[in-house]
Amino acid sequence: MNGEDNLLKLVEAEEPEEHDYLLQEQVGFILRKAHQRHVSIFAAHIGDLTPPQFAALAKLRDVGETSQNQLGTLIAMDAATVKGVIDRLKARGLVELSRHEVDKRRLLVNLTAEGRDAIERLIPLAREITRETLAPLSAKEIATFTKLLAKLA
Amino acid sequence: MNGEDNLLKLVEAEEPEEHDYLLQEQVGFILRKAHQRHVSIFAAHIGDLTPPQFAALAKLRDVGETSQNQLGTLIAMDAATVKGVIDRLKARGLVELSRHEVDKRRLLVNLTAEGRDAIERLIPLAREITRETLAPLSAKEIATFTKLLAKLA
DNA sequence: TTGATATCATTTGCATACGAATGAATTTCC
DNA sequence: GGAAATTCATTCGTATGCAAATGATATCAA
Repeated sequence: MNGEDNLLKLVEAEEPEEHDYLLQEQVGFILRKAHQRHVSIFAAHIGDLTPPQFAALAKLRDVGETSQNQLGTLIAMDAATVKGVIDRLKARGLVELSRHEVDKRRLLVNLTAEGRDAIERLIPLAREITRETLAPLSAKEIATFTKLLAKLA
Repeated sequence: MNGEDNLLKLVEAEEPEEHDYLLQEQVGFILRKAHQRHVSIFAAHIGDLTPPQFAALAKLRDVGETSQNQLGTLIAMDAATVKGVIDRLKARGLVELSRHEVDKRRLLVNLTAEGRDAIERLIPLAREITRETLAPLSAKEIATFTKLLAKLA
């Protein structure tokens, strides 16, 4: 009997059914790791802005002035989270806030000139971040993966 | 030709379509949303434990007693993060801590009886969480997606 | 019109997540 | 043997992320 047989016997003897939950195969666990890796790649390219901060600027570039809550909806952040992100962008002079004339509940957010410059300058880096994040996959795999991931999100 | 010209040429040559950067198509943004959705599904099934806490218990069940740092490596958490997770599990009586006899730097972590009961009880729910997270995909798509996601993580 | 509801924003509390600095113990290597 | 480097853990600071409670304003409906 060789080493492989011994290993097989050990594994078989362990637990017939109970041990077949493998954390490292669960989609949630892998999703968390993939996200961590992406954030790490992001930080390596854009050190002075976080992905959520970048998302806020990029979306403001797309849609122009919006309310804080609406912006949160567009970038998948709840009201409490988006407030913190916008506060920090405002402190750095990248966005400016104003009250809606008619509906006085709404807090309007817009890019400053500096914020617009920043996001235009960062977008090429963001393209590279996407490229590097997907680098382990072939072009065909990227297409497949992106489609399926979008279905899950 | 000077350096500035080179830089300009590179930037111009890079991507013809500089304007259509769509945040909602970037893998990092979708990854973040997919992760959010998973965490939400998790919370709906297991309300009194977070995914990282569950991961710690599940991994301790697999490997038995380990050092805090080693456990962190196994579940992809840095030292600072794993400390918080373990502290909270300890406060709830699900894990117990002890000092390594020989290497006095190491803090050993192990399941308590209560912790073992908890993780055994939760694993069926975790299977359901995985199933529900992947529900938008067909069986074939699940196989493809999991394989590609693992490559990215 | 006014009372009930809904929406927008803020605040608080808790839980990751990670970089950086620190201290304690161990290992490496000359 | 002993200095230097490494490893393990802790602490601090900053930044998401979300639930729940609150306040202000707006809308709906009786």
